[in-house]
Amino acid sequence: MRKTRQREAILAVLSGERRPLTPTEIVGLADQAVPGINLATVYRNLKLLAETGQVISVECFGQTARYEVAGLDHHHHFLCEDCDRLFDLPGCVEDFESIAPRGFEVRRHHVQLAGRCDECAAG
Amino acid sequence: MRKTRQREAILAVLSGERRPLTPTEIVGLADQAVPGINLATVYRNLKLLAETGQVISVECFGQTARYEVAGLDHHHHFLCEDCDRLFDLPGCVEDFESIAPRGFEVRRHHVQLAGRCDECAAG
DNA sequence: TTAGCTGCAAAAGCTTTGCTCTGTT
DNA sequence: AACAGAGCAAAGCTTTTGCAGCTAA
Repeated sequence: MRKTRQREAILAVLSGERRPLTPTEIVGLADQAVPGINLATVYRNLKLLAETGQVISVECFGQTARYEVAGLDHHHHFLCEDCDRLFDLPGCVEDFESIAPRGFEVRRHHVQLAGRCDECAAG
Repeated sequence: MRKTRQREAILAVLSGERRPLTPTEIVGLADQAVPGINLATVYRNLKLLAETGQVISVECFGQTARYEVAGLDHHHHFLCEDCDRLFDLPGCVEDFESIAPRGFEVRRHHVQLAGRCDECAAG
């Protein structure tokens, strides 16, 4: 895996922002560092970086997948329905297994809150 | 809103199955009652039925939206990673608001468990 | 009769892929 | 010099839309 300006820019953008970003958001932000960076390049890199464990793909309810840097503690997300930004939430509620029927094997859980972020609520 | 064979079939399929279905699953099942039913018709009807509150759109993490009949109690879903079916879960864990940062307005929450359903786990 | 609805086909939006050229190593 | 990777354009999918004919009311 080579070190390219495009890949560096993508990682820099993901590290710089504190929230999961869509490929389109990423290409817009990375374009400042690497003018003309291509959306296909971003998709290919995100896939590769996800496979090598450097970024995490964040699936959203009813929305395009977003990506964030790997290595964060277990956490969930908050979608602002006004500005459409996705935020990290610090903790986790537990005891999800308890609501699964007998015989079901729970391997993973996804939680997403939605509403208005502090900025939009204040505005 | 007229009563058409196609619309009846879609509602019948949704009532008959006990889990949220994708438009493609629906067109496959409804085709038995209305041969040749078109996918666009299914999409249009689902949209209309959702707007009039007769069906509920179920957003899934990283998957196509599915639909289920309206009027069910508040509940969440379980995705089987083996057979790719989505199941209803009876209850709900509460206290999601507690993990949102100060200033964030929580309006909705989504929970989805994933793993193996009882049939796949037994098989 | 007539306005809503269906089917078909084309369009639209997001993601992936083929190909050629570039640039890292 | 090799070959991973970038850019571009085309292809694939899912979902939406335009249109002409059909059909419930």
